[in-house]
Parts: sequence; structure tokens; C-alpha cells
Amino acid sequence: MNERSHQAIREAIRERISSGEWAPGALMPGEADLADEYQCARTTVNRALQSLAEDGLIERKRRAGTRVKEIPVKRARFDIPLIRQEVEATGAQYRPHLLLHEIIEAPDAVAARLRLKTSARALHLQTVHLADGAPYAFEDRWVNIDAAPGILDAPLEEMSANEWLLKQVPYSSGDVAFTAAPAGPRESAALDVAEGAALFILDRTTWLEDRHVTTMKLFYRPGHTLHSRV
Amino acid sequence: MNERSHQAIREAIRERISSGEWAPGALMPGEADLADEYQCARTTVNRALQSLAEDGLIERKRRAGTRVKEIPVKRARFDIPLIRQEVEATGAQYRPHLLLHEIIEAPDAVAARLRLKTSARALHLQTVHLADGAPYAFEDRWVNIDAAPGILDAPLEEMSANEWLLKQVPYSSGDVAFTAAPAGPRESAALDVAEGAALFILDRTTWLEDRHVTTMKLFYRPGHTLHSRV
DNA sequence: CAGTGGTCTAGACCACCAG
DNA sequence: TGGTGGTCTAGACCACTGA
Repeated sequence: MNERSHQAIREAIRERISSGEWAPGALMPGEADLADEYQCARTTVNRALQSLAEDGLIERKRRAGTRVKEIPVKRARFDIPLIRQEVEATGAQYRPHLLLHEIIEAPDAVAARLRLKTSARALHLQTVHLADGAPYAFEDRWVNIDAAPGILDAPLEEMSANEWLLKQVPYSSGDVAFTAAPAGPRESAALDVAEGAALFILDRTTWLEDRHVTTMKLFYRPGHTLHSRV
Repeated sequence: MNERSHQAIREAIRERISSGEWAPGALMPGEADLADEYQCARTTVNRALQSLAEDGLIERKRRAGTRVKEIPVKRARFDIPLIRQEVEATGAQYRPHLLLHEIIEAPDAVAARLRLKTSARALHLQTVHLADGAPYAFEDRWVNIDAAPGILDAPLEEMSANEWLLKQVPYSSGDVAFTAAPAGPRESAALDVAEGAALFILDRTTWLEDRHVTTMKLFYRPGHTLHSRV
């Protein structure tokens, strides 16, 4: 990272913002001026400023110029790991245990998420993810069979459905949501916790272009946290 | 977004990856080749590929070239809003209600987070955030008085401590974590829910360079979810 | 409608590191 | 040690939009 690099310039400008040199809402110098000041090409300043804009620190508009945001957006990034990796990272041995494997009519909520016709059938899976044999998380998943037909022959006792699907449709898009809910009877039994215990939940729907492949809820054992840096 | 723009090229390449043209782990063509193929400058391809690398879809190494990731990282981004904005976005009227305002010796866990000497005193605040008068979230916050002295004179009945601090130290860094926990007596009373109810919690510590300013836990009412797109 | 950011280009040099 | 990505430059044109 050179002294005149876009990264160096970005950090320099970030400093000037946090030090209050430009007040919240204030107009900053234009790219050309900054390029002049830092003795570099405008392209380089542009890159630095775009990066700061992505971080939510400044706002840029053509003609209007660049302004320090009044209220900086706090933007957190999370890497959502494969459960196998998450478990193995703690040094424990991972094993999925399939509790339920059925093909039934999908409930309306599920059908909507997978874009199924009402009363269409889907694959319903329930899995406990074990770390050194102890429950780590409980997964309730629905799979659109048309979108991933091979799933019916997949060896789901060795490889969780998640892993299998990841191999088949690796570069899919998705929706993620986090929430909390009390453990119901299924979660309580699977995770070996009291009914009503507060569980952290990851709720995710995945698709590839217009093929809605799967939707699942992942219930973590009490105490699980998800970290990030802002 | 032109046809030869870096965005267009990024999406084209993303397509080629999801279609399986290059298998997971496979070596992709070099920047020069792609530039040739797309009839654009190498810089443009470089930008497209860097963007895909940021998204966790590919991995790039000098000399070794660019490879499709074996296991794509699912990277979720969340904008953490000001509670006021969050509430007002639902059309409700926002009001913070200060329940507790005391200066006491900070517990060890808090002192550690704020880098205080043991048994140093800190400002302890408890606030209910109200939406149209109904509890929306409960906040338990500790403030390092040395790092934000003016807080003692702040009008915390009109403006939550969060907002006040944001005005004073707007462009700070921080740690964020999400988790779930049962409502204790304080949360239960403040949010008007049963004790033991499953609450979604945002836990955050904020600093500006080496001044550790504040740490807080925000307990949302049951049912709250945090959304994102991957 | 003029000034700002957005972006492309062509060329260049550099840093890194696998072979 | 040579080939790859990383990046800077100078110049150009474009797109948007607020004065």
C-alpha cells in the first residue's frame, strides 16, 4: 500500500471526516481538487471516494458533489458459513443426523416461498447437526423437487442437504433473515433444550435465477451469537 | 449500464459461473483473455473480477490466476438503522423513554469492553424505545464518560443516547453481534412481555480510534427479524 | 446547461509467487 | 524468473441533475 495509493487516500480522507474537518452534511472538495491535493490522478481519488461511499460514510451525486453523510449508515457484513465448517472450526467433529425425510404437500407459506402451485408436493427434511455427537443446530428444510431432482437419491446421512445442494447449485442467490423464537416441541427434542428456550434462528430461501430451490430454518442452540465488525 | 461496462461484464461472468461453464475450483481465463473476448480494456475486466472476488465468488492470486471458489462464501450485508428511523419507517411515531440514569461502578464485563480501569465509574442508561407509545425495543447501555463527557448534560428524554452519541462521534467503528436470549425481569417489564420470552438481541460496542465510547444491548420485542439478500 | 461524478481506454510499471 | 493480478496515469467522453 503505497502512500499515493487509493487505499492510502481513502484512509486519509476517512481520518479527515472523523476528525470533523468536514461536518456532517458538508460539501467536500471535488475529485479534481482532491487529486490535485494528493498529487494523483482523478481516477485514484474516484476509487477512494467510491469505496467510502460503499461504506456509507459519504454520499455522491453528479453535479451536486460529494457530501459527508448526516447519519452514517452502519453496515455490517456477515459471512454465513457452512455448518460443517462452523463446527469443525471449533475443533469438534461434525455429523448431520437426518430425523425426517418425507414428500408431502407443502404448507402455504412454504409453497409461496418456493413458488409452488398450491398443494404441490415438496421434500421435507429435518436434520440435527451434531458437534462431537452433541446437538449443535436443528434444521427444518423444504426442497423444491423439480428444481433439484437428484436430491431424492442423495446420501443425506453423510452429507447434509445443504452441502448436497451447494454442490448442485453452488452459485445461487438467496434471502436471509435472522430472528429469535422459543423452542417448540420439535426443536426442544432435537436440541435437547427446554421447550420455550430462546433460540437464534437463521431463515433462508435460495434460488437460482427463477428456480426457487429450497427454504429452511436453522435453529441454533441457546447462546449462539453471530459476530461482525462495522 | 452499457453493454461493455464493468457491471455488464461482471454479470456476464457471473452467469458463466452459475451455468457451470467453469467448474468449482477451475482456473478461469486471465484478465487479458477476457478483455480480448469482451472487446474492452483489461482495466474493465479487472474491475468486474474484483467485484466478484469481493462477493466471494472467485479467488484471485497473482501468478496463479483466477479460480472459481470451491465453496462460495455466502456474505450477507445488513444496514443497521437508527431505531428512530426504523420506527418511523413503519409509519409510527417514535419516542424514547429513559428508565434509568445512574453513574456507578461498571461491572467487569462492561469495564473490559470500554477499556476502563477496574472499578471505574461509568454512565448506565436504560431506555425503552416506543413506537406510537408501545414498547418497541429495550436498550441497556453503558457510556464511557471520559470518552464522551457532554453526555451528562444531554437531553436524553427527547433524543436517545444513541442519537446523541452519533452526533458527537459520528464516524466511529464498532463490533456488532446478534443473538437470542430469554427476557429477564427488566426486559420483561420494559417490553411488556412474559419473562422468558425469546428476544432478538443486538449487542454493540463502539469506539473512535482508541476511545472506547459505549457498549449496549438492544432487546427487540418478540417477532423482530433482520433481513438481507445474499 | 454547465459542472460534477461515472466510467472506459491504452499504456505502463510493480508485486507477488508458482514452477 | 516469468506470468499473473494490482494499480496508477492521463485523457476522454458520457450521464445526470441542480442552479
